[in-house]
Amino acid sequence: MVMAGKADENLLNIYHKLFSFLGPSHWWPGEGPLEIMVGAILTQNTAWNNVEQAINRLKAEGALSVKALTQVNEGQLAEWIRPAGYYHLKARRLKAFFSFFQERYQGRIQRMKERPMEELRQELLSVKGIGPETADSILLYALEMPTFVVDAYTFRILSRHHLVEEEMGYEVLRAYFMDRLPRDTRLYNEFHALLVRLGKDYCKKNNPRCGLCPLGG
DNA sequence: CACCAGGCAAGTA
DNA sequence: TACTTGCATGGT
Repeated sequence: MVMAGKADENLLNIYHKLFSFLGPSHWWPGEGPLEIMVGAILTQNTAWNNVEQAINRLKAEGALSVKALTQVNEGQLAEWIRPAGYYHLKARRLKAFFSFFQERYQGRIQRMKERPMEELRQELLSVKGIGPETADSILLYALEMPTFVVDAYTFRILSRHHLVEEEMGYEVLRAYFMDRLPRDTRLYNEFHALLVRLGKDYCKKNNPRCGLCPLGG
């Protein structure tokens, strides 16, 4: 359903509470679309600190470029990204993505930006190793397209506060946000960033009570 | 020491 | 279709 009506008051209310409490996020951490795309794959089920170490290694090796990542041997790449964990798997996934990026878009960010978002999203999802969260992270944070990123924190926070039913699938929860909020890249960017920061600091898995959580509860 | 982290795909019944 | 399992390092 494409919605043309008003934004959901409750959802915007939550957004404003979080923003007031935590302040602006300046996300994605890391500079430039290429680094963001690489980070989106490396951070799959992995703490960001580990990803930073891997990215720093790639920078030190002069390998953080489309050309280098397209040409580098998979085994070599695996060694460089070792601190990120699942490094054999992620090396394969990075190679698969950059192979797609090179062949389909000649390694040009701008070519991707010219595509309709949902079509590009489907293309990304067809790449082995790119699932819905990684695809949406690339679309939103690297390409600045208005898609909402759902992650483990989003599920946990919303269900813990009884804002949605449990057992909601990814696409349903994504639509939940996008159908109730204006299609605004900046809003989706900040909202997701705030949810992750809230999750890290106040809504941890081993801490069922949200302590100082600004949403109450 | 045990547990967790900004997923995803392949295998099983 | 609905579960389960493998993948791995580094921080708390």
